[in-house]
Formats: sequence, structure tokens, C-alpha cells
Amino acid sequence: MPELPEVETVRRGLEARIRGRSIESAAVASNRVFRVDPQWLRSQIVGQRVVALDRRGKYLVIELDDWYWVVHLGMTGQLTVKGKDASGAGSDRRPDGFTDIADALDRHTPLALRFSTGEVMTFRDVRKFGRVFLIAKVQGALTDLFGSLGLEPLGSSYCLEDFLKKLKGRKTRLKSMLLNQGFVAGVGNIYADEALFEAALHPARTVRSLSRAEKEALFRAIPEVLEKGLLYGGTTLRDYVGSDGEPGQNQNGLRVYGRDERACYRCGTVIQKMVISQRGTHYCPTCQPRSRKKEKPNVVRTSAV
DNA sequence: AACCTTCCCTGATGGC
DNA sequence: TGCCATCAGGGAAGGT
Repeated sequence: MPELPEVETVRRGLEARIRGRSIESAAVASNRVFRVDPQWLRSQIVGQRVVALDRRGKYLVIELDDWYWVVHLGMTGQLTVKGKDASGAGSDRRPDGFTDIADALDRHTPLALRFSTGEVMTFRDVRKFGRVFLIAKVQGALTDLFGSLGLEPLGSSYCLEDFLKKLKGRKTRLKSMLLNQGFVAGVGNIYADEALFEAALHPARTVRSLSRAEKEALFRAIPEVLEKGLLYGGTTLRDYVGSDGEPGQNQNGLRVYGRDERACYRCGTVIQKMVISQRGTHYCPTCQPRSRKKEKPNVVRTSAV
């Protein structure tokens, strides 16, 4: 599930591989991921150069000469680049393995393009929860798309004052708040659970039940778990791969997500799973008590690590 | 306005 | 072996 660390890993990979390159040819197939007419998109991006790669929350922004080409990977989206010598070259084939760029399309791959240098980039999305936009580069062009997004947790703009302002007057549960991109952009189901564990907060607690110290703990925990995910190249549970096609490694470092019925690394208690906002939610009932922590927390340590 | 629920979509998985 | 139900979840849309 591509969340901020996964999207940022893809962005960095693309930065190294396609920035400055020109799109020589492209193929698109009708697919619900396109939020613009796919043939129109194709006609507009061919001949354009990749000027920059940016990210806002879970959105990847591929800046072309005249367009912002915005991609959201949804649940299973994969944006990968293969070098010109990456696949078996037949006698009648291009060095990249495709006679025609349209040959790179398949049932789950509605978009493929070739750069002037020979690399081929494809967008694959099995479950079609991804989205592709093409927006003209004019002042405020991305406001419609990004205007409602919340704080950017890894940016220098991320500050406690704004965070507290966002939480003010809210009654929603912590897990729901973290999943809502209007509070903090880029957190998804996995990192929400990890952040709540890191902050020692029960996911079903409400925003208004938090003490000042607890809000500060959550404020700090969010970028902490995202940075860790980024350090390990993202979390791969099933579909996620970076732009090089390689999975991430952060799944090995998760503290609670997917660990229900196993022992908490911190205290040994069995990790529980519940559903909040229709999402599987994992937590340690000892480390993340539902009622507010006592003045003198008495954490029992039954196992190391 | 704030908050919650439903729905989209497909492959993997488990029960029988 | 095959068939069917269930599960996973980001975010838009609809409901309260």
C-alpha cells in the first residue's frame, strides 16, 4: 500500500532515472485510473521533457514542460522504469525489448512510455484504485487537487502549532484522524498504526481526549515512523515496489501492523486487531491503553527488544 | 460542519 | 479440483 514513504521512494528513484529526459512515445489503454481522456493525455505528453519530480502527500507530481502530470498509486499502483537493456532483446526488437511501446501494455498496465534515451516507464495497477491526472501549468493549477490536503509531515513546514490547530475542536478517533488526508497528508493504514504505537496511544481514543503531552507525542511519532519507512525503502506487504521494481524492507521493522496475535516487542502482550473506519487496526493493549495513562505509568517489561 | 459508512476493484486465501 | 465467500484498503460520494 503506497503511503508517503513508498511514494517518496518512487519519486527519488524517478528523480535519478527520468529527470531531464524527453518522452519519445507513449501508449495508453482505456482504464478507470485516468481522470482525463487517455488519448488526449498521450497526445499531450509525447515530446515533453521531465522537468522535475515532486510529491504532495501520496501524490506524485511529474512536472513536464507544459504540464503537471499527477499520479496517485492507490492500493496497487506501480510506476517502474526499465533500462534499455533490461529485457530479452530479439532480433526484430528494440533494445528495450518492445518493438512498439504499445507492446508494454497488458491487462493491468494501461500506460507505458519510452524516453528518448530508451528507457521504458510503465504504470501498472491491478486493482485500479490509482489515479492519473494531467493539469496545465498555470498559477494555482494544483489547488483543486491538493487544496484540502493537510500538513506535509516530512517538510520543514511541519510544526506543532499547525498540528494543534488542525486538532482543535475535533472529536474523531485517532485512527480515523490519521487516515484523513486533511490532517496530515501521506499517512495510510500501516503508518497510522505504527505512529499510534510509537506515541503509545490507543487507536480508538478521540482527539479531544488527548492531553497536551499526548498530542505532542503523536506529532513527533508521525514523521518518525515515516522516516523509518523511507530509510528502509518503503513497506512491501504484497504489491509495492520502487521505481526499480524492487520491494521495500520496512515490513521487517513494523512494530504492530499485521502483528495481531503475536507478542508486542516492547512488553510481550498479545497484539490485538480491531476495525476502525473500515480498516484493520493493530495495537498493543498494554502499551496503548484505552483509558488515559496514569500519572506514574508502570510499564511491565516481560521481554526485551 | 463534522463525522461515519458504503462502494469501487481484483487476486489471494480458506472452507467445503 | 473447483467453487464460492471473504478479505485487503485510498479516497470519493452519500448519509446522518
